[in-house]
Amino acid sequence: MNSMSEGLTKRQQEVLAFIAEHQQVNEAPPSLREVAAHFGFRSMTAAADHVKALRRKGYLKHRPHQARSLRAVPSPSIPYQPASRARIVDVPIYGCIPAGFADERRQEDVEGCISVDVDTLGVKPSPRTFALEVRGDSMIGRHIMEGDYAILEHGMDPRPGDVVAALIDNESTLKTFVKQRGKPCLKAENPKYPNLIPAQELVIQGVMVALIRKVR
Amino acid sequence: MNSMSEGLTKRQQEVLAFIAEHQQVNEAPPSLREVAAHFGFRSMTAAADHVKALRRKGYLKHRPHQARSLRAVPSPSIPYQPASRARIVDVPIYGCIPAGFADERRQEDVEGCISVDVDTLGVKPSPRTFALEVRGDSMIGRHIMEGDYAILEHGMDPRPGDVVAALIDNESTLKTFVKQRGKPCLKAENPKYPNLIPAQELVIQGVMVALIRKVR
DNA sequence: CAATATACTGTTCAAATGAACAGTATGAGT
DNA sequence: ACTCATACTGTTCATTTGAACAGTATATTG
Repeated sequence: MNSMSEGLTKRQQEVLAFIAEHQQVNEAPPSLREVAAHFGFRSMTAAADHVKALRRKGYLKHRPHQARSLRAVPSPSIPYQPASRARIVDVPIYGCIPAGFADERRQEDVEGCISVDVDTLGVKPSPRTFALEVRGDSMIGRHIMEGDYAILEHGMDPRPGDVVAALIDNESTLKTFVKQRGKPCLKAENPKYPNLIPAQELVIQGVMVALIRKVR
Repeated sequence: MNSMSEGLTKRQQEVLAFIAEHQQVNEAPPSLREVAAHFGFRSMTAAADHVKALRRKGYLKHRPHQARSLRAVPSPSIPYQPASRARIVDVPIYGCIPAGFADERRQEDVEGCISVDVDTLGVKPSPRTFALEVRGDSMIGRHIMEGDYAILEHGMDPRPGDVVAALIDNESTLKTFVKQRGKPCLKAENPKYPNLIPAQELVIQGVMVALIRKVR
């Protein structure tokens, strides 16, 4: 009977996309008349019918008799859909991370927050995730620029080639983790900084899992 | 005169908190009657008056004559402010964007979604925002690597130096937008690709506003 | 004291809005 | 041929809802 129980027609996709988009752009879902107006329907029943079909198929929810209560149900096929809140973590941006990391994360050091989607970045949400604003060009060889935000995970085991944050001269600095003759070392990715530092002397604060760059 | 121009009375704080909370819990702001009912007001004018005061003081916004359009304005001074409503949008990732961009966004071309926090990236959520997975190393001079996700805004006016996506050989490609003797041109940021293409022959599909890189 | 902001009651109006009813037309499936 | 989902037009109804008007009472301030 329900040959289309899962699939959506092109028109239904359009309507669903408009509703989800409207919700994002206008910060409120559209009324049925607004849906009709957007598509040029001269009857709001047309919009109501589509909404009804989308509800039946599970793509929309609403509260009966309540204005602007349409809600797109989470589904990977809908762009502009508000991501479910569980997936989003607010990652604190530290200017510099003092030695005793996990024990004593002081709010004074937090310079702001970055919200990231853990699915997008492929990280598991954890309180050990943090961000660092990149200073200097010591990692330019890995195409990490000044002003970039590095998302790091504390407590991960670094593998050779990973970018890590280490506390050097009381500043958190990004380096590449390498093994030199079996010994773990840190090196900068810029010929200007040829130093190779034995890692065991340092505290590795986190392994970079993602990078975010704002442009313009 | 306006001795309270910034501060809120206890009652106003309560009302504001209820509205912000209702927005979170019920996924929609309350109507004036719901506000009145919650506080036991026998008249909705009481609720309307409070909302009016909160609007005047800049803590609330609304769209006149629109149902459930109350919005708490982000403000650090509000003790309540649950999760400060970071605005996350799912941006579609296009493998390649065919010529008629805005007209025909086909779902078939969407390869997935990236969730970004618009506040973090400093972009406004718009249906014209999209993401592109970077292919090749033609923009390595700008430290954009293969596999990076470029977040682009369609319809922006590119300024010289901006990274833009253009449709070349039926593929969306990133280039730097420059002006050569007054003429807009596109150039790759890699000595291997010395081409300089006059921009007027091409469709510029978007201006890069942010970059996301997954590591590991 | 007068003016003003707060904090309400009680009522009314009109616009915004969801929902329903009665149709028309098309195409797919049985 | 018959049913059913889709995709609409056109209309009407009832509710929801924002907004306004007319009051009352208290506290604050110049």
